[in-house]
Amino acid sequence: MAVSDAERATKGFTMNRDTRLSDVLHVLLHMDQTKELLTSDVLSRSMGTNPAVFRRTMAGLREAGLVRSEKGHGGGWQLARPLCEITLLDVYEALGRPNLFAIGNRSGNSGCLVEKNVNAVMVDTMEAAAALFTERFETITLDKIAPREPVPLNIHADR
Amino acid sequence: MAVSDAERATKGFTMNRDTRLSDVLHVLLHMDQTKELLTSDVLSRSMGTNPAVFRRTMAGLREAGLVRSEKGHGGGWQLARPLCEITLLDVYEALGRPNLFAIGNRSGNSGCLVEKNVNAVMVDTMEAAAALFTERFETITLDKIAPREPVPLNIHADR
DNA sequence: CGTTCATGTAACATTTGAAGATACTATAGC
DNA sequence: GCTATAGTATCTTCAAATGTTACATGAACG
Repeated sequence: MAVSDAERATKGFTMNRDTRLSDVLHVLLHMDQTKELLTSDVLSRSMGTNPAVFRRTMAGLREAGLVRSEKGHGGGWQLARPLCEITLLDVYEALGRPNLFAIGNRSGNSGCLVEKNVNAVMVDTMEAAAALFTERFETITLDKIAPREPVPLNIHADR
Repeated sequence: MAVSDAERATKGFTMNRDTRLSDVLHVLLHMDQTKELLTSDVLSRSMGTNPAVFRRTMAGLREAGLVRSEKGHGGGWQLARPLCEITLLDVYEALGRPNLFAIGNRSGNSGCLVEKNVNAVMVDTMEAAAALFTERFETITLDKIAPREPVPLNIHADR
């Protein structure tokens, strides 16, 4: 459906955000609450998505050695390290360092001096902000955001 | 067209970024280089888009009093203030404070304690980064990124 | 064994919001 | 009145993420 200019002006419009980092953190903290293997089916529902998307998302974490998965009957997922040895940065990188920003420069490369100056300011600012993300992510280990008490796995309704 | 998982893993994929801030800065700096009115047609091509999109984008700047536009024969656009009296923040706000981040939390609100903790970390970090953007944008006036020398308006080819 | 349950992943479909395009109105100068 | 311009509503297109389906592989269990 089209969106009128009037609506554009007033509403913020939800914006499609990449929620993988948030989603994955959620799941990792739940995985910490048991020794047992948890299936993609269960974990994906707790993440509000489906098993295939879940596995796709977690593939990088497996490769990075943050989690283990086992095939076959009785298989599933478990943490490969204690939470205190996993930083947010580890997770972010395991996801392939997804793009942080919704803004940027138009790729067009005219050689125009004005464009160069503008791009430089934008890039500088975005790099500073990216550094801030990295610094924060680096210092936060997952045990710091884990709840003290057991938390039930929230299985979203079937779709 | 579909994108294979293999491609997903390797390529970064250009990412649809909102380039309006960058685009608008570019145009404003060019507008500073003449006293004359410049048409949407010319300016939009220098921005690499079309007149309707240009006007849509600039509407906020007009309302914010950063630029003036005149209708009718001989009409067009001009700056309403000197560059030294326009900050990047003014422009950013005139555009409606477009969303800065490509990442975020899934909106689902389960009341899950794990989710709350994760969301809090993400929100804190994003707020800190947003503050960094605001601080930078606030201190940079457009004259600081204007070139010393005249720069020709780069008119992109017709499409 | 072969059946079942799980992951791994390729290939396809859907969705969504931005960006682009079109068409029209209003207005100002000639 | 004619032409050139902005203003804007509405429709169309596009691209990338996400979701879905299908099937191959592998491990346990009878």
